[in-house]
Amino acid sequence: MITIKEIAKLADVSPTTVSNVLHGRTKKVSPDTLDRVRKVLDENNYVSNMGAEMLGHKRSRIIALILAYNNSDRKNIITDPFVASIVNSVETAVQQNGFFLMLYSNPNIDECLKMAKAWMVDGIILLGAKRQGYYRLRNNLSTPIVSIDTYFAVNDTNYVNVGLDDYGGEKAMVNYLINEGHTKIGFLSLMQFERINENGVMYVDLSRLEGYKDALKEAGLPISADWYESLKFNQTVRRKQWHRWRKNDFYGCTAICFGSDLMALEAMMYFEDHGYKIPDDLTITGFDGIFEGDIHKPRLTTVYQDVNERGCRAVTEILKLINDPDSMKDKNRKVNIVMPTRLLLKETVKKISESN
Amino acid sequence: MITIKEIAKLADVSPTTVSNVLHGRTKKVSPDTLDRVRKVLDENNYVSNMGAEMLGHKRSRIIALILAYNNSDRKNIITDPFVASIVNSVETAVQQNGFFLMLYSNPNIDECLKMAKAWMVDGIILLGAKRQGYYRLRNNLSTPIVSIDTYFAVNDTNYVNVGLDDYGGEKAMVNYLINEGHTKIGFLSLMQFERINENGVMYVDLSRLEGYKDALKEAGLPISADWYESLKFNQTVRRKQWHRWRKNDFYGCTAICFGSDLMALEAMMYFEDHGYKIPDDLTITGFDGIFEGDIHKPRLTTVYQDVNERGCRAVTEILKLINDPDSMKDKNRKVNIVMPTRLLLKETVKKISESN
DNA sequence: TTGTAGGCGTTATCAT
DNA sequence: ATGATAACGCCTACAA
Repeated sequence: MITIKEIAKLADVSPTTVSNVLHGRTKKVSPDTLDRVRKVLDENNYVSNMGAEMLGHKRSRIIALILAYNNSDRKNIITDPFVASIVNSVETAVQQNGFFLMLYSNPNIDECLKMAKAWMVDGIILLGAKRQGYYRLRNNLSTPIVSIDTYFAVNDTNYVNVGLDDYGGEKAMVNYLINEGHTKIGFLSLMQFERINENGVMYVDLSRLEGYKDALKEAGLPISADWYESLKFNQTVRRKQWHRWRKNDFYGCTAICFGSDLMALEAMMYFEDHGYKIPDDLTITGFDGIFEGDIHKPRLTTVYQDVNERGCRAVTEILKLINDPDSMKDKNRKVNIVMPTRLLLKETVKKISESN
Repeated sequence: MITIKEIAKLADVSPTTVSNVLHGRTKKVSPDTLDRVRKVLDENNYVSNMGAEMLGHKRSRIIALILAYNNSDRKNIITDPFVASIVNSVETAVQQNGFFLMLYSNPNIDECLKMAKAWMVDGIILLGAKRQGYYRLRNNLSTPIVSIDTYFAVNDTNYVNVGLDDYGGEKAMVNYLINEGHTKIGFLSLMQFERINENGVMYVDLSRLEGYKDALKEAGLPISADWYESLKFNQTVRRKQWHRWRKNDFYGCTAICFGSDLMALEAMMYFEDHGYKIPDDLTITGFDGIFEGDIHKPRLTTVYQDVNERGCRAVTEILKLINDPDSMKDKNRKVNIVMPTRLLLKETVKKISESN
């Protein structure tokens, strides 16, 4: 709580000199003054008051990690392994770069806006927002914003997003299943496909669905409309979906791909509870590669993404923007980073012999 | 970015009046001025500059959630389901009460100190710290601090901790196993017991160990020194521990209790990989009640704690301290909240008939 | 090399 | 009921 003024008095110099010492402008200070001031600073554990710095600089050294997930969809969003992992890696990277992390979970973008203004945050990492949300922030703020997993329209510009090869990942998985002899394959995912495709924009789960469809198409295999479906966010309602699939013998599918590991695991538990053996009776795959997939026996075959690296990358990108203010001026710029996925082959896929 | 001064000009009043309106001091403002100012504030989306507020008030409305876990022990600590759950509930409660959350993970207490000073945080919720760490913060800061899961010495005062009935929870579990016919029971936990008991202070896992021991003692059952052991933090090293237990037929144990669900699940996977059937060949129990226990088949029987409620309680306690500055003055005060646990009986415990 | 002064946005005190 | 002013802590010109 000691101030520069007090330090100055103790060291018998002016506040300016202390400030110069603090900022390493050693050429402006005589060697012995330097030593004296440094000693006093040290002895008194001087820490700069960030409030005052904010006022002076109009910046805060705060990076906000905003979780804008729709509340009704995702309560306790931070307990989601994917989100927790992002929070973890972002926190680490932010701190390593000398910034502070403000964590703010709110689906109301206007509230997020207020928070960002009030704290003059230097950058925003935005998770769980749609492009409309991104632009609402973008248009009301001069702060750099990097989104994770937001899908933009083809003609959108003026954004930075750290995305994932959702399409390619799922396609690779389905290709793999086809290679293993599966021809009737289902796809189940959390997102509500029907209300998703307004103005031609993709979304994470929709993109995975497209990968699934294209893999089958390109292999010349037919797809039944029964085979892909959006899962409900309410677990109780989902149980009815699992039930229906079971009662209908999985609509003839020998394999079901899930849009996320959590859904795959939940379904797997349900089917096993009802006497099915995985993968003997049904092949199941997930998406994400969270460690929970390795807790189940058999271990979940899945599409892996390096969440840690994505969080780090988001921070890297935000720092670039912060350090190069000009980058914010070009309204035609768009940076869409597509991180790779890879198949994680474990124990939930059955190889079907040709004779079947 | 609009300031009080600008608002004042637009509304044709003085900054003081605007400030009065903002703070609901309606009695000091005439009704029509009130309306006019409110309208201007609204139209311009006025947001208070927190930096300036910090300077004025000497408070920030920031609550820091500090994760002081030893780095070598716990990398990626936020991905731990328990920690993620605390972060989630604390973030929610902090925001609901009009505060902001700064998330800061650093085992170096002096760095935490700096951060708290720089931001003039109004309160600190401290996770993963030992009592020494707590007091180091406490003695260098006038800020309220509430710890979660820190164990204090009997004579310690001047602290607020949101603890858990670790002892009673594990004891209840072992009693339950005894009731189910088990007499030879093991206990494995992450903490390193040997370096834990300096100056007579308990720790989370040690306390669970004590519960285990006392349950057996009180039932008149013997305990072999082979039966309880601390697990290593390195997973590769732990595999050797699982291996040894397996090779030694679990030292005769029919049941093993684990100090955490994660360890129980990891061990269970290992043993199952080597052909053991749970619970037929071995009974296993965990501690915490994280959802991951329900992902494994058989589902993990465990000691449940309501992590969400603990996070909320920590925030409640910190708010009490913030709102009642006098509470910080009584150096003899100590508040040690012990949250209850309850057994979550699932599928990993085998009932042993009398005839065995 | 060192010191002084004014500004950042808000609040609280004291006048009017 | 409303307004002027100083203070909070730091920074950057500018002055000495």
